[in-house]
Formats: sequence, C-alpha cells, structure tokens
Amino acid sequence: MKILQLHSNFIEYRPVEKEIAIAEEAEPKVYRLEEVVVLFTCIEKGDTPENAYRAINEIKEFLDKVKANRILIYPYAHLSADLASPSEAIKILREMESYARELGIEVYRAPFGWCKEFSISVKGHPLAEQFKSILAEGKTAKEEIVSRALEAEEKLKSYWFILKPDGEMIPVEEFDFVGYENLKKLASYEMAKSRVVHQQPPHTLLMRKLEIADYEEASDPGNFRWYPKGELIKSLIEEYVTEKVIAYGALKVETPIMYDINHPALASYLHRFPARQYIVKSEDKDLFLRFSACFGQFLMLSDAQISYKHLPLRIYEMTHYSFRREKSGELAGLRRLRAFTMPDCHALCADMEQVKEEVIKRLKLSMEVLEGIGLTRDDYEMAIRFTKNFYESNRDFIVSLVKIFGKPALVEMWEERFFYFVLKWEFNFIDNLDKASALSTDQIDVENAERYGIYYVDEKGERKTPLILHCSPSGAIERDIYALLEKAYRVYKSGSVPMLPLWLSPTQVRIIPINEDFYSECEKITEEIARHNIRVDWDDRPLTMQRKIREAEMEWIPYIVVIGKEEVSTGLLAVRDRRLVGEQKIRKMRLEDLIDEIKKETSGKPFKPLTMPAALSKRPRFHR
RNA sequence: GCCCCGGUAGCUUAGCGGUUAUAGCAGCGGCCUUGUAAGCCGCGGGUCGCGGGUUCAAAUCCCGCCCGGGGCUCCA
Repeated sequence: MKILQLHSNFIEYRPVEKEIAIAEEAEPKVYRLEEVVVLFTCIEKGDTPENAYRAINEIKEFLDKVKANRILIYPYAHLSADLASPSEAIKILREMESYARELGIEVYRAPFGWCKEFSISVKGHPLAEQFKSILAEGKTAKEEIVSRALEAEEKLKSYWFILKPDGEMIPVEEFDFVGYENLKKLASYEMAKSRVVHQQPPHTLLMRKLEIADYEEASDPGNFRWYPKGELIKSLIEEYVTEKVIAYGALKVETPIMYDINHPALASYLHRFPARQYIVKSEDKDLFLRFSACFGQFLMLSDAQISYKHLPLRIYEMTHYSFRREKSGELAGLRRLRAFTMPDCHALCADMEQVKEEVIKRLKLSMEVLEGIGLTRDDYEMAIRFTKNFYESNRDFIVSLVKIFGKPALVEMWEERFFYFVLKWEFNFIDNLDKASALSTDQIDVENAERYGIYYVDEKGERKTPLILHCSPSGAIERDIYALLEKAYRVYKSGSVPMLPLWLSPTQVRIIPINEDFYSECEKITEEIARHNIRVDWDDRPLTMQRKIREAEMEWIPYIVVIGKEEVSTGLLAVRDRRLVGEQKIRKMRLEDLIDEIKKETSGKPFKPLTMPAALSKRPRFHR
C-alpha cells in the first residue's frame, strides 16, 4: 500500500467518468473540503485489512501531531506498478474508511473507479507532504518525505560509526562513550536530531549584556546589528582568519553578493537545493543573494588561464555577507543567521593525490584557526562524512585525518554519492543546550569544476578538469563568537570567571582614578598604554571607585588599574587581574611590565584600536 | 510553514476587568571626593505591539494581524 499524504488547505475534485465496470456510484459534481489531510492511496497486491489498519494508526498519530482530524481517502492508482485487483482494492479501502471512523476521525472518501479531476492547496510546513509505504506481512512501515526523489533517499541512507585515531572503526551503537561526552552529544544530535529545550540560548543574553550584537526588528529575522564592541571583536576574528589563510597561500579576492537567477552556470546548482535564497528584484531581473563564495570564485576561475604549475591553486574570500534564508523557526541567536560572515577558501587540485595533501594542510590550518580564536581541542568534535566507495579506496587517508585530530570522530557513510562531494569533514561545537553546530569544514568536490567550466592545462598541453576543495577554516565568524560566549557561560556555570581571550577583549585595560584629583594622571597613563597598541580606556564618570570597578568587572575587562596617590608616588600600579582570585587578584607591577605582559600574550594576533572614546563619560550606552 | 510561549518607559519588569499604570536599572540635575563588585537626594520619561469586538468600564477577556523567542523540521 502506498499513501501520498498531503496536509492541505483545501481540495476540490470532480468525478468525470467511470473507468471500470465495478466503479462506485458517485455524482459528477464538484466536491470541496477544507483543512483536510488528503490521502492519495493505492492498494497493492498482497495488501490486507491488517496493513490498512496499520496505515490508519500511523495517520492518526500524524493527525494528533498537527492537530487535524479530517481526512479524505482518495483512491489513486498511479503510485504503484503492482496494483491489487479493483475488487480487492475497494474492499480494503472500505476497511480503512470504517476503521478510521471508529477512531473518531472525520472521514471522506473519493469514489473508486472514476477518472477524476482535482485541484489542491498543500500547506507549507515540513511535515505537510509525506509518502508512506505500508508493507504487508508485518514488515516495518516506511515513511519518507516526498520532496526528495525516492532514489535519492536510497542513496542518502547513512551508516554511523566512530572512527578512532588508531584506525579502528566501530558502529556507533557499540562505541563506549565514557570520557567522550561531547562526541556522544554530537552523535545523538546528528542521528536523532530531536530535542526538547525551552530555554533561551545563554549566548543570546551575553551578546546583549556585553553590547556585542542584537536583533534588528526592522530587518529580516537573522540579520543582526553589531555594536562597536561586537564589530571590533568580529573584525578582529575576520582579520585573524584572513591572515592565516593568506599565510597558507591563498589568493584573496572579492566577488559580488548577488547573481542572476537565470544565469546558465548557476541554474543547475541552484536547482539541486530547496529554494532558500533571498531574491532581489531589479527591473527586468531576478537576482539571488549568494549563500557562499562558490559562485563568484568559480565564475572567476572559469575565466582564468590555469596551468598544472599553478596547482594547488587556492582562492579565498571573507564573505561579508553570505545569505541563507533559513526558515524562521530555525534561527537561533548568533548560532544560525540569515546573513552571516564566512571565510570561503577553495583549492583547485590536479588529482586525488594532490587533494589528499591539500586536505591535510587545510585540516591543520582549521585547527590552528579555531585554537587561535580561543577554543581548545576539548571544545570541538570532528565529524567525517563520505561515500562507501571513497572509503574503500582511501581508507588510510581518512584514518590519517582522525589521527591528526587526535580524538575519535563521528563517521557518516553514505551508500552512494548524492551531494557534489565524496568527502566532507567538520568541526562541531557543542553548546550549553547540547546543540551541535559546525564551525570549520572542508569538502572534496568532484562535480562543480565541470559544471562551471573550470579547466587547467597539464604537462602535455591537454585540458583537464581539476578537483575542488571547499573550506571554511573557522566557519561563520558570528558562530565563532557564539562558541566563545557559550564557552564563557560554561566557565561561569562551573564557578569560574568568564572572559574573552585577551586579544579579543574590546577593552584590555581600564584605568580608574580614585577621585577627580587623579584625572590628568589617568589620562596620561591611558595615552602611554595606547601608544603600545593596547586597547585602554579610563573611567572619568562621577561615580564611586567601587562602582567603577564593579562595572569594569561586568564588562569582563581583563586588567583594571586603580590610580591614587600611592601609585603616583611609588610608580607601582595596582593591577586587578581578572584571571586571579582572592588576595592575589591585585598585582603590584610597573607599567612597562603590564605592557610587556599584554604584548606577549597577544603576539601573533591582529590588533585594532578601540573604536570608542577612551573617556567613558563620552560613550553612549547601547544596552544592558 | 506548523506548534508552544511572549510583547507594559532605553533595558528588566509588577499589575491579569474598577481611581491618575508599578518598581529597579539606565538618562538628566544636584550633593558626596571615594582604596578594589552597586553612596545619597531629586527630576523627566508610557498611543500597555497594531486593529477590531465584548463591557457602564479593557494593559487585563475574545478575534484577527504584526514582531520576537523556543520547539518541530531543515541545514549547500
């Protein structure tokens, strides 16, 4: 038995003429039903009343879930090539109908044996369209979403494993997760993808409290406003990632954010995916906003003259922004946005040998980047996905990736290739609500070079198609900030003091005068520190010193320096160190030593000056 | 898209049929001149998201819409 189940706003149908002798009686008029779950049903050889009941039970479950109670059983032969005889089919359809009534469902049925015309309006929610295949003889009922072709569904069948650095690959259900709590969370998140949490993600509170970013109601959901402190943090991370990728050898470019939806090279790529683009209408054209730098870079590369001597050819852009029009319910703070900043680095490789070398370089690059941003190896988990075929011929290579990562990784293996890549790995961050989200990722693309007409010329002067790697070494920058904030919250929950890495702290040093007599001294010290490319400010507001210290602590400022007559006379500063506790918290140190310490700790990281007035009385307040 | 929850001052929020709608923080004015996480006093600030309905009376109850959050689902 096959059922195409459509949760519909309405359906109208009209019996046109009888097709077979035993057709049921019906009037040839228009029937209309509203708010109805339409069941296009076909009865196959071997179907019994039992599996009809089973079908209805499943449907009843669905009805309860979507809070509906009206069904239309619509005999529809076109779902199977293995139909039961009409007399058998009518019998079973009637069984379904009466059983559904017994369950309290409001049941309608279109007549069997007629040629009918119909029009239907299907609801837009993800569960609205489902295909059910109810097998006879107690086999498990199979439920599939119709929006993908059945064949594609089959190709997507996943096998889950844990791959250990020593090369042992264990089916997920047999792996002992003791000591690998986050990997366990990743595995269950990826495989089950179901979780009931009714809680604001902690980072959303922090992003507002720290004046980093906030929702912008006047825009579209998932498009954020960034306050000065947030913009500073974000642009520092962008700068850092860019420096690392350039050092790896990438050519930095910039490409348009919108493209003609009818451009021939783009159409086939777009059509592989559900419509999740923003569309911009402009006079006679429809343009879509990019969801990564793929288009711009591929189009650029397809116009370039490339020799085998140039390979591997790396090309890079910090996409500001990429757009994905995620469904409104999928958005979550800085974790999932509709407009986000993402580094996108492609590499053209001559062959699979070169690909392997390059993937390893990029894996190491991504680890360096994440750890430079402020996440440790404990903070992220690896997932690797590949086709069975690719695994069988490249087993050692795959194991070497996990060895470099140094912890067991989650493996998803597909029976056949459905996407454009044969292998993809990601680093996933697990947050305080046990949600996993991908940061870094790299993919081996075997399809798009040809699609976009990207070629290189080999030693013999022949035109060849390269393989393409797609890497985002840090993932979306907003998501990195989400990870840092969630990590800080975890630290806070465990009883320690939360903070951002020193090089990302908007204010690195805050100078606080004990009273107005020391204002000019504070200003002088502020200028002196700022000269060394350290972000420093001073609190000139008419508040008590205690109050100023409290506020500086709430801003997560790493170093707080109080200036009074003692400091002026001895030249020794009283530096309150956020990372220390108790009596050690206040360190007596010379200004030069403080400067040295900060320079040492931030070395190798980009610097940007404070983008706000150094005197706090001159600053507006954006939130809190 | 669907389900659940929410929308009262810049922010957090009380009130949940009945005088002139709370309070804290922030802002502004003044006092205080401070030794390591909240000093004191005063002032200004509101189409209670929008529209309709019920009622003698609506922030409060009902309907519709808008916006936000969470969940489902999805994630190139």
